[in-house]
Amino acid sequence: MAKGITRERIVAAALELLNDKGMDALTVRALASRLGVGAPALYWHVRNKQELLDEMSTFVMRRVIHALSEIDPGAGWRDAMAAYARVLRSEYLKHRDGARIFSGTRFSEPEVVKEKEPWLGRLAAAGFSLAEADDAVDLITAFVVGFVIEEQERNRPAGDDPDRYSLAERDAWLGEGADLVKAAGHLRDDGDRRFERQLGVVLDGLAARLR
Amino acid sequence: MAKGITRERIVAAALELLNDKGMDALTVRALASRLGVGAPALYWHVRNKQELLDEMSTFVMRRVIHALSEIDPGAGWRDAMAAYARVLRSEYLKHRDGARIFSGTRFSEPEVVKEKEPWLGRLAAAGFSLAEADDAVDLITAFVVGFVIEEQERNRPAGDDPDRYSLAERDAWLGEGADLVKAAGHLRDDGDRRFERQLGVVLDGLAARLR
DNA sequence: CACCGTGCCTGAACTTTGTTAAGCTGTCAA
DNA sequence: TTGACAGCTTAACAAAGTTCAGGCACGGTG
Repeated sequence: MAKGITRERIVAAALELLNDKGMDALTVRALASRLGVGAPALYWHVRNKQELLDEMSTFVMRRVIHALSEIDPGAGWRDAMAAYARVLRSEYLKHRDGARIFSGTRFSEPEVVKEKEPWLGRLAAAGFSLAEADDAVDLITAFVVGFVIEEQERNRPAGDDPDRYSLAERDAWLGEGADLVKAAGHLRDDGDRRFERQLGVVLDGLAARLR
Repeated sequence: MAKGITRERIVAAALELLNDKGMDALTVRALASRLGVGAPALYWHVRNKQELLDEMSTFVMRRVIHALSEIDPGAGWRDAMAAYARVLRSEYLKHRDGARIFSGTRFSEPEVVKEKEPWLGRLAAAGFSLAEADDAVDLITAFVVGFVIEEQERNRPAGDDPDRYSLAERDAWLGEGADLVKAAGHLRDDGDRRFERQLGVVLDGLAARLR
């Protein structure tokens, strides 16, 4: 492993390690060893582990912001909000437990918070009141966070989880009754489609505010 | 502290400790000391700390289930779903970082999963397809989880967070431009009202599926 | 009554983790 | 050459989860 540690390389390696081994294995020593240095070396570049975690969050959210900047400025409010939701989900999905770990990141720089401006503008231009627009952005965010947390929880390499078994096994596990729950289990399709459908519902709800 | 530790008393004390001092302070030794015993004593009742955390999750979700059972069985789908959302939020709010910690709990008992049945039934009776009903429950859940995570994150006793300052300070911190962001900040009201409004949007979106 | 097993807890100790202190090594400027 | 600083090392500590052997009290059994 090439020497010459930087803050950026540390963060990148930490995100790799998180994906490889999970949150519990993201230890200072393991991270240092992956970078070919001793554990205390990291403390030259980072104050403590919490700052490292914050830096990781910031990195992820910066990518979100960047991806958002590439969305067509001329898009209508509905397409724009859908694009925002997809970007957020896709960036969370890139990291193990990404939604749980990186959601609710507090931003320390004004420029990041200001990114909200064009979105509010778009919604206002479409006829939403400012309060409604603010609600809309928060609502989409909340939906994505909640959706992906559930999604990533479900895809975990878990132990005795009935969801991971076959449908027949799940039905047996459920026992008598609960016919609708069983049938719903059989109907359940992949995450992308479920996401799009539920996102559509939320957007419809927002659209209803326009009249 | 009266002796005679039980699994239930341990879980109760753990939830108290979580609220008092936060997740980081929820240590095996601190918990044991609060119960008037030595740390290893807990290992007689609980396999390890992870099992303790799981037990706490289960306890919280059991309370949710119980509160749900008291919802009027004759309620229409919209009132019923709203009640579900409010119960879930209210139970999460009872515990510090409740949404982040207790969301996505995996249930090991079929009876708990079967609780979904009457909800699917209500939605189906109202005219939703089974797939739509399943989506609806998941969507409401995701929304509440995401909303409360944000809500509890924001109410944290934090350090240099601009949201906690006055609006004037926040405006100054934001600097030039971002007029809509500033104005939205001034419009922002309390969590209960924001929750009800955004919940209404989601329910409207679901209602749109009925025609 | 003595015995003994079993349930529940203590005391000491081990391991892993975050973190700090002190010191080595190179590079570059004066 | 000398010194200062950046960037790392090794050694070490405290706190955390966890284990293990033992002890104390209780109940039932002979």
